[in-house]
Amino acid sequence: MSVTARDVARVAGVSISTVSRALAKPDEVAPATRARVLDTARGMGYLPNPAARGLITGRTSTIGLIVPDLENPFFAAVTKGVQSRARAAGYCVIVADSDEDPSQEEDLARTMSKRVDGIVLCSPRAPDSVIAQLALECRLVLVNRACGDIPAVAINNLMGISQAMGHLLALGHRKIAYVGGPATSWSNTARLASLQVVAAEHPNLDLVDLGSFQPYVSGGIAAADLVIVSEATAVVAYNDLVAFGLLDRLRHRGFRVPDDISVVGIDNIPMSELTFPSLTSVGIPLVNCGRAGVDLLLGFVRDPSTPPTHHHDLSFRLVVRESTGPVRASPALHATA
Amino acid sequence: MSVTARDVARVAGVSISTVSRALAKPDEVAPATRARVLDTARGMGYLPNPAARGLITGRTSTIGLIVPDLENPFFAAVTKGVQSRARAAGYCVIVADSDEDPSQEEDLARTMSKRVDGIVLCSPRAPDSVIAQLALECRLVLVNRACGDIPAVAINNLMGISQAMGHLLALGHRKIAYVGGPATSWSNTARLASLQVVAAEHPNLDLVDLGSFQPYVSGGIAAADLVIVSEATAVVAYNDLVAFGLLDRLRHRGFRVPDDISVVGIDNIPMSELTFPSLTSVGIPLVNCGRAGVDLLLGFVRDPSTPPTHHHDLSFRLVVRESTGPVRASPALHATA
DNA sequence: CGAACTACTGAAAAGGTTTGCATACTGTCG
DNA sequence: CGACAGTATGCAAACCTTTTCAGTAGTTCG
Repeated sequence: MSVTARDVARVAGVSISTVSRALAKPDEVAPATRARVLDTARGMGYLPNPAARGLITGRTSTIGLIVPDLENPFFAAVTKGVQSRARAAGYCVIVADSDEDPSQEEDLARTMSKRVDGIVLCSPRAPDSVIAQLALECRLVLVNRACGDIPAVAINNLMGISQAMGHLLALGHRKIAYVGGPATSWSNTARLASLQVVAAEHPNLDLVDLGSFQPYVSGGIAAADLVIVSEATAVVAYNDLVAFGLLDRLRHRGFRVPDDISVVGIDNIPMSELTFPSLTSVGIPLVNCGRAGVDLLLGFVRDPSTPPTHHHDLSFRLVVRESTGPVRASPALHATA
Repeated sequence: MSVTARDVARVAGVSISTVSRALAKPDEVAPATRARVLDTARGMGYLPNPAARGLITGRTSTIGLIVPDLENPFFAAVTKGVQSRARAAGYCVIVADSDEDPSQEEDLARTMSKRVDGIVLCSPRAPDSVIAQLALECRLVLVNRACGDIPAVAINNLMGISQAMGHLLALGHRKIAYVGGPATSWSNTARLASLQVVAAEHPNLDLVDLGSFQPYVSGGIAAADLVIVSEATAVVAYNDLVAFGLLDRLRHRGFRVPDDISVVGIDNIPMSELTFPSLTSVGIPLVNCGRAGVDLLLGFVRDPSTPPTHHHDLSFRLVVRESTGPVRASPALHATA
């Protein structure tokens, strides 16, 4: 069926060990022999059997990635970063989608734990206790979540949020609403906390927390009417998708953005450039987050003595587009209702 | 380190073989023994080593998926479908992103071929000869591409295109442009061919092929000015992203959609509901395509005697939104330039 | 009561690679 | 010229599971 090291050894006239060494330890074998073995192997299309290798070395050259939703552009970007960096390092990536279900994260991690050298867990929804337990069972790196001493690529939400709030304050906004994401989401907690930090620094700023919504367009649509009632002149959304929902519903309710209400998203996904009006958003280097996660994990895999590192990726940038503008002299119109 | 079958056997007071059988062949072991082994295994947190199992069975319980671009919503949807179906069947998924580079597809397939039981190759850009060669080396299923006798989930482009063209014809459009995707793309070829079939059936319809563009928003932006010059009253884009680019550039050039030009996309990605104007698009059941691909592959893996099947997923639907409207009595205005 | 079955269980081989250890050989230095 | 250092290669064990084959004990039937 498949060509094995034994076949190559026979053809090249050497032992199996020499074949193995010729491929893995170039300097432990005579140059002439090495060349002959390599040629033979290439000629026969020999590829080492990863299962056999993994059985003895205990390494799989594969890493796992668990994300809540592959169709969410946020996670698609992280996945892309993870995938490209892993490939460059000679690793395959087993991807799993938890469908935003915390209990699935645990199952998925256990299922893949034996097939991978480590797992990148992105934005897990599960409680700290579960994550901590998982970290005992397998090599784990977190992205967009902090939990005890587990190595993590953390997004410094405060920095991005500060920029966004500074922008809105400069435009004269004093009553600003926040449309939150899932209550169990670490980034939602972090973002809300960041907003409150900023609010505490500006006594005349009124921050209105509108509660938790689905992190999808539908969540924004659901929240839009609350925004209107709150009489806030600007709204920060949990992410761009939610902001899109807000834009859509506000338009259908007859409110103009940014004339009546300014809208700010977070993530700066590619699509935010193309809505009407285009969306002001806080950009996060998502692909880099994925890359950083892999780097952290592989450093850990290669040298288990490496102390757990926390990596904070700081390169935010607020991208101002059409959805934010100066506050109106008079309060927002109640165009309808 | 890790708990093996030997450990479980020792604790449960049975042989390794019995442990193996208790887990895999429930009826070949006495109920009492079975219960004892299972309890012990669970208690000790035993999980069979996939490498050792794979080494002897030759199966990995893992499938591969290769897509051109994970960040493209089209492929994100397919990936989601593949992932969920595979998981339900007890398989892991190794995902790889070829970055739209045909030569990488080949490398990726070879790299993962030994680690998976089969590969789902989605919208490959590589030439038929390469695909055919790959199919000889590993179990292969195609999605959104046809190539010889290789099992494939094919999208019947003609059906969707016909619906879209029927819609435009009904609105009075007689000069319709097509903004194509990559020349090497099978679906681009299929879509263009479908358009020509429809055009052949309507002698008074003037089809203008504007050539190949990047399958991204940037491609649409690049093509928009050609659309204007062509004096077509409607344009069909290779996919929704390209259509978004068209909407954006047309607006900036001062053209109104659909008053001056109607725009139709293909794929009906979630975002097409949220652009302004929202996009009329031909929907493809992408998640189902992914699922169907896995079904095809697993049927094949489980029973290699299964004759290669071609699966055509037909459930298209044209979703009409705001970007298409009746043709103007007078030719499109030349708002600028 | 013995023989033939059945139903379970255990021993052992196989699967393909890596790697520690032993061996054979080449060349060098005393 | 002999011994030794060093290098290149082969042998064999180990990794952990599955699966075939054989064996044991218990049961049933003649």
